[in-house]
Amino acid sequence: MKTPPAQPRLAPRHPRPTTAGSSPWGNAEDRARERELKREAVILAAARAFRDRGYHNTSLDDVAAALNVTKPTVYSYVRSKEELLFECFRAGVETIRAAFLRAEGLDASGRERLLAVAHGYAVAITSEFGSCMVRIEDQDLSPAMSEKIKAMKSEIDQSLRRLIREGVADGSIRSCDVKMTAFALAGALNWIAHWHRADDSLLPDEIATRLLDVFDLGLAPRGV
Amino acid sequence: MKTPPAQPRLAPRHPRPTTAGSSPWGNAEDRARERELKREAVILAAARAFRDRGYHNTSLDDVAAALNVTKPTVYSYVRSKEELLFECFRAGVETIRAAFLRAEGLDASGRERLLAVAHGYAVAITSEFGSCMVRIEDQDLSPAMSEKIKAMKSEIDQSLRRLIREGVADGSIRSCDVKMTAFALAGALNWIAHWHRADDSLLPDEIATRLLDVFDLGLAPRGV
DNA sequence: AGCATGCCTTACTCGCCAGTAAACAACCCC
DNA sequence: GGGGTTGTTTACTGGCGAGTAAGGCATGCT
Repeated sequence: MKTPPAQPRLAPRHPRPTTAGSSPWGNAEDRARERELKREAVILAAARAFRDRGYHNTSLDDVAAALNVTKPTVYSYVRSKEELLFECFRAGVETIRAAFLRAEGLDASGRERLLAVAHGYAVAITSEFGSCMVRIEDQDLSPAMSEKIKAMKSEIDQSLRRLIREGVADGSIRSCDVKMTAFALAGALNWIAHWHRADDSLLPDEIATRLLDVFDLGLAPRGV
Repeated sequence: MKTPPAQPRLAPRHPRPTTAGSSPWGNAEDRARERELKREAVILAAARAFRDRGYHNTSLDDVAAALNVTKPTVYSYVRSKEELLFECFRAGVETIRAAFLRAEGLDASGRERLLAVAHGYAVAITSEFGSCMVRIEDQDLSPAMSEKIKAMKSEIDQSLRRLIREGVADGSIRSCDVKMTAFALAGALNWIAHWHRADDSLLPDEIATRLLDVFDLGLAPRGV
């Protein structure tokens, strides 16, 4: 069975540019933006495929097919399959980093900030990029990429630990083994990627709240 | 670089049988046991390789090389790479099931039994089979195997939930969302496989205790 | 001795898939 | 309407690795 030759494309070949003028740079700009949009679409399609079928069970032909294009087209937006995986990872980390930035600006106790971060973290994991990111094993990447990824993971881990320490310092978190507590929290959060389905009956927000309930009470000082 | 031809084998070709007699069945028996031992060695070597390098990055040539044999030898003990993966999974589940059986016989509150199970679970995850088991994605298996594995995972999940419900019923666990709490606990435990190294400074027992500390307090009724 | 039986080896096949070469089509400006 | 540019296609290559065929070598039985 062959692919029918006239299928809808990723986007119409050269859609009407948004800046209606016919100025030369206008078009160059538009093309650059267009290209960037397509690149993002490729990365998103890859993330979905990696999440659904796993990195190794996904060929770039699959990714291309999901976008109604062919493999060499995909290669015109990314250098390699590995780069594609890395971009998925980066996008996932970005959403989590955003959760940290949001919560760290809060004027609240360490525990409250920690739980706010965890909440955003949980929601991020339910997204395409989040769940794809969690599944990535650094053994699948070249040493160079592997180092980069480990560094990013470590950054998140350290931020979690810092928040816990701050909570202990301000008395909003009882004294505990900081490292192990961070691992427990990260594990509970990351694991969401392994059971959550897009058609889950609970909204990401509700999931986060109920999941974090144990931690809320488990971290609070006694008698609070 | 070629493998030197005269390397030590998985075991000496035909080591002195344990039952010293020369009776005909004695030898047949010994051979069967020998074969079983070798099969287990193959599975263990595979588990280590899968854990260290990942399923897809491990060829059966690698597994064979780790045992100083060649690939067809491996194939004389297992039918396929998939079967090998499945056996690793089964071995992992077995150790966890054992933890359940041990704890369910205990004469203690629901919370205490839950934490005893979780403790055994955590220790199991630090073993070769445990960590290998956690990393297995069912997308890597044929539909038939995938179903079996999902069933076993589900059995563990249901047992956890049952223990939590029993704890709530006997008052040793505060009321909570049972499903989400089970997921949080399982996540924290399974995630151990992603950060634990064999040369960790903490013993598995200590890891379990410190990791479960949050859950201990987070599950207890208020004011206890 | 000589046949049978397991076990393990060397030496393949065959399919899949990452990555590439080269042609082809649309658009743009002159 | 030709020449450059950009985006996409068809049609390949090359390697890796799962799985197999067939032979060899030790042991053990008669």
